[in-house]
Amino acid sequence: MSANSRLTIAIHILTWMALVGRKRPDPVTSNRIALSVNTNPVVIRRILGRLSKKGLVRSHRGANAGWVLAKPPRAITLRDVYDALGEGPSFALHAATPNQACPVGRGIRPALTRVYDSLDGVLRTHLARTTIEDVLADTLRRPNLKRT
Amino acid sequence: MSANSRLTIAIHILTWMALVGRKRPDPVTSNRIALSVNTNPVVIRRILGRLSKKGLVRSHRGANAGWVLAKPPRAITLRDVYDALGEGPSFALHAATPNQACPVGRGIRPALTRVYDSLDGVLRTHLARTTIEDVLADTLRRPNLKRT
DNA sequence: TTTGATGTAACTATGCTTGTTACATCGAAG
DNA sequence: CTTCGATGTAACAAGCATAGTTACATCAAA
Repeated sequence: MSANSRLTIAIHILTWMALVGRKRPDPVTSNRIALSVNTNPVVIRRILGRLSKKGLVRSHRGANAGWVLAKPPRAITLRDVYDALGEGPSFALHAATPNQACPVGRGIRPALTRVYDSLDGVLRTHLARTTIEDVLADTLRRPNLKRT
Repeated sequence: MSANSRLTIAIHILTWMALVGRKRPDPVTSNRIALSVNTNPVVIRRILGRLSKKGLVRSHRGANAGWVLAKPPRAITLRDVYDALGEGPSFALHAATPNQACPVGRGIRPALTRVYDSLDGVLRTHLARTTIEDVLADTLRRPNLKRT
């Protein structure tokens, strides 16, 4: 395990907002969200800021400030969330430039870039098939079940 | 950029071994490989150790020691390499356990685990379609071409 | 004008990654 | 059976990313 948890936090935030939004359409504060995620409100706001730039949520200021979903949960796919975070690819190229005097050292980076770009495409296509509404439904599915 | 480069290094190693193995089937040392990758031989040996445990390469000791591919390059897929490295999933769950008193906090982890496991499956299926031989061919494809 | 939350900068603790040194172990060659 | 070069692994350091935290300027509705 080494990857970051920003996608997880982002999906958690949106899923929570989708659930709360079912009852009341009022803005929710980063503080309340942080209570569910169990982290600092600033961490929540940092991620909401990115989601906001991509039009997935909107922020309100002044009295009764907070955040609201900019679209219905069924119109937000995990690919939208992934793209909004703007993370790089899952696999890094060499830390140091490989030996350019070697045919493999010279050609491997373009070749691997193609492989990794293709992977990212597959990943995003797959993520596009699940919406926040789907995640919410799956999240609520087993509230009281215990596995033996 | 935050991910590690171990998959890149591993593919580089195997691709280089495939190229060298075309001429001579002799074992190659981690030192020579490190010259192409441009890193320390210990980094190479660490990764070769993992590949060895999964039967992708074999090591020889004593005089004329070194490493050889255990299979022809066309029989080694990138999925084999990925699995041999035994890396965790690309996306981490929450650093801190979410609030279990909240329905979303309680159910989100299993839901996301399913999403991430499914993603990993798609990823590995896609990786299985490319072999070391493919990567080598693509690596050697454009030896002298310059892009404008 | 007051008030409460946003939005962001700055700093810290922690952990992962990569590079490096060191060294015990091995096994074929001579 | 000794030599010799490479494996295999432990241990440590530097650099970097992540997540958490404090602080504070900014904003807008009441």
